[in-house]
Amino acid sequence: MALLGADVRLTPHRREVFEVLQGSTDHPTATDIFTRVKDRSPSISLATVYNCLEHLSSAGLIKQVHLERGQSRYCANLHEHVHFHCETCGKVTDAHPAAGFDPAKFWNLPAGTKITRTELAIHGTCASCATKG
Amino acid sequence: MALLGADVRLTPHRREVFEVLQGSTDHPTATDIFTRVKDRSPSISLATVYNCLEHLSSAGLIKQVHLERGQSRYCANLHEHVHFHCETCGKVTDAHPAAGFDPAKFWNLPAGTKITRTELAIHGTCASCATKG
DNA sequence: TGAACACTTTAGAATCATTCCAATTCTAAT
DNA sequence: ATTAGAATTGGAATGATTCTAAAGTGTTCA
Ligand SMILES: [Mn+2]
Ligand SMILES: [Mn+2]
Ligand SMILES: [Zn+2]
Ligand SMILES: [Zn+2]
Repeated sequence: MALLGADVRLTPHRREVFEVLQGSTDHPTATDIFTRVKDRSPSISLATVYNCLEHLSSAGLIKQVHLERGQSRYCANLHEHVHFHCETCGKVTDAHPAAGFDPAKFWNLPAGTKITRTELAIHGTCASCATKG
Repeated sequence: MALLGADVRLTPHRREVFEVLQGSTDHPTATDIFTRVKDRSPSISLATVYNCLEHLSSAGLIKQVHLERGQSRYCANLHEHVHFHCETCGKVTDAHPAAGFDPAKFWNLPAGTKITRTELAIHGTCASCATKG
């Protein structure tokens, strides 16, 4: 079972990591996920959690999120969305695009949200690499 | 001298780090900057480079960029712009918004660029934090 | 002039997240 | 059952960054 990219064999550990992430809306880190999965599978190791996250994300079932230096976060929401990061409490939440789309209010953030900074990273292949490859 | 936020005393080292970064368009890492500054000031230490980068960015003179796991990168371009990251060669370049703004072509990327993924992070204060204080 | 204080710089140690490694266990097909 | 390939493990290794404690600089004012 895989949605995008290469297949992943859905072993019990991978399934549990995936399910824990699907059941989380807080963009947990690898160690967050480790402690949550450990409740169900006390024998799992942190190395396996990293390994599962790597396989799941290279299969396109989950995404890695890098908002700031430090631990990577993970997200199982595959719909088009952006991340709102509160610099006061550290919470990371999803924001989905609104219909209608005034660029100022393009992203559907809760009322009262204050935006201080947005960072958009565009990933792809640059023109010179595209012609070479 | 400071543009935003708190002041920084522009010591010789801080000035050199700042000037090296201003003269770079490749979003260098701390160690990149270290080796470039070392050409001019062979006695500077990596700790000082980190220290200068921290002061300069908390004064708003430069920005930290986190595109992927690993080393942070730095940028002295304070104009509104986004980062294009080539996943093949690793280069990071600035892209500035075009006038007129069809969202599909909102960012002025060189012809031939292939976009595979964009990540927008919105930073700020969430509604509950904003009301608390 | 020069003691006092605050800030900067330094080398090296410490920390933290992640990746690597080598050994073991599991799975799926013969 | 046998066996090859993949998954899992704990611990070691790595790499980036931060911390620490000591030494340097420089500004103020008795
Ligand atoms: Mn998300
Ligand atoms: Mn930039
Ligand atoms: Zn908040
Ligand atoms: Zn390229």
